[in-house]
Amino acid sequence: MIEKLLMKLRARDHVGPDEERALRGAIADTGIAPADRTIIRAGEELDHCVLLLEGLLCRYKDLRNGERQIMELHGPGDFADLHSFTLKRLDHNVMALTPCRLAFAPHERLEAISREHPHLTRLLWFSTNLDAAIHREWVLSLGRRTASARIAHLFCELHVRLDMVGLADGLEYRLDLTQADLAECMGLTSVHVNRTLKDLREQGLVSFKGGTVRIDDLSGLRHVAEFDPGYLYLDRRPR
Amino acid sequence: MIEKLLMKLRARDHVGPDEERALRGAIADTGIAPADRTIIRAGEELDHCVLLLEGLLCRYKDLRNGERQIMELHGPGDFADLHSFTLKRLDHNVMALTPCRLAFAPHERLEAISREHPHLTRLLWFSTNLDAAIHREWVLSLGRRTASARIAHLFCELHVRLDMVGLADGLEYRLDLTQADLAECMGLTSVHVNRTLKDLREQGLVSFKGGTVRIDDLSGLRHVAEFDPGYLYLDRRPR
DNA sequence: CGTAACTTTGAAATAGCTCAAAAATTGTGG
DNA sequence: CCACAATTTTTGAGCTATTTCAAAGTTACG
Repeated sequence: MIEKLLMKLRARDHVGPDEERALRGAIADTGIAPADRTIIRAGEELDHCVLLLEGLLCRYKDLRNGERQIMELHGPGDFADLHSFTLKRLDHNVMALTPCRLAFAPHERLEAISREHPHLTRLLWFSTNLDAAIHREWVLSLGRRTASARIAHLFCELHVRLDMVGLADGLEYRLDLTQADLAECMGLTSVHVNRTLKDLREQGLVSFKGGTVRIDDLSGLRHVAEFDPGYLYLDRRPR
Repeated sequence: MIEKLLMKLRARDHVGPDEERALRGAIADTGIAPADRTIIRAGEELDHCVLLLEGLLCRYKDLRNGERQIMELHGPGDFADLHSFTLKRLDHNVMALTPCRLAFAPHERLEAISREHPHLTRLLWFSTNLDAAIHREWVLSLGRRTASARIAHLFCELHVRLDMVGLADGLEYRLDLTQADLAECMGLTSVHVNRTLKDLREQGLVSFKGGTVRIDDLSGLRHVAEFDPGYLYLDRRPR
């Protein structure tokens, strides 16, 4: 069940059998969420974390006028809100973008881990720091990259993140988003996303059609995006 | 020396005398940095964390064309890179914006804390999650807020963050930045920052002059910014 | 197989950018 | 404490990336 989570952790550090057991033991329950369901609302008191097993989910905030900004996308093996363990409530909402399978880890069990497994605790801490690194890269995208670089960068990021849990087929991967969702990720209009996708396609870099991304020129795409995977901390190193 | 750090932690949770002692013991050394010095470069191997004692410092990344995006501002009592404890290298640079006094906490001492003080560890973990929450709010600003709302929001954020360590004098605080620095925070041009500041001033909301921010209409400013301090997790609650 | 959701395109509007130069402020050496 | 050099702020004028509004295609699916 937590296989994809383990794949992600093990891409970064060693996870011992006792630690694996502790992690499995942290899951109390599982559940599902239909597409478009907001599963966690900003501000509500939380006593468990949500691990995504299957599907696509996002963190977002809305503005008064109804405009929405997505701050991160999550795929299988990601915690939707591991940070709620220390924060106890979120500053943002979490929504299923596709039908999702979820697992729940009560905070009390994570607290037991934090008492008994310092190394595993640091690894979980690392995971939340990785989310922050992704946020920073998005800050750079939204602040300084052009529309095409932003979208190119997002496609590069997701390619790496999905590939590491076996969800990319070479240069192609499933990404069940609408162009409007993409717009909400990248601080753009869906109209402009549409035109920008056309650009990227005509330049022979990527195409996004029917919910799948096909990268036609990986190094070209990475170049326009100025994509450097360093911020995803993929090299395994002792921590 | 770590008084301001303690103020910040205690605004969120109880810190016991043993924990305070452990924290003081984590500091091995202190140092200074002149204005405009990059003190940590992306990618370099790190074996200690930097706590800011005095001054102003930022996290930033550059693009190929030389454009820069600042991702967070830090004041006294903030760790510049507590996340380097789990990440071991940073995905961004850290630069002193004014002359700074710094304290250094070797990772090995933090690791000892993570073995011996689970509650304090969770509190440090919390601090890095708070940085992520600030990143998310910036993602929202850069993605969806107008120039004036962005700048208004930044001034609101800094007002709260500086006030909690006694660095605000009512509605006024020192902020030793140029308009160009502000532009690099908010994904704008310094020219546009200049015009936007004029707007905000003429609307009677804030003025920024000679490195000090004076808020003339706090609720008005918060309204245009859609500022809700929830993301700063200021309410003290057991964790 | 009809209807809702999504994508695509066009045309006009605008927020924010660029380039350029003047005015104000700040810091520094003498 | 002055003078001048450097930095920062301010303003103008034209430009462009992205938005807005609107409508026509296309796709998916109940």
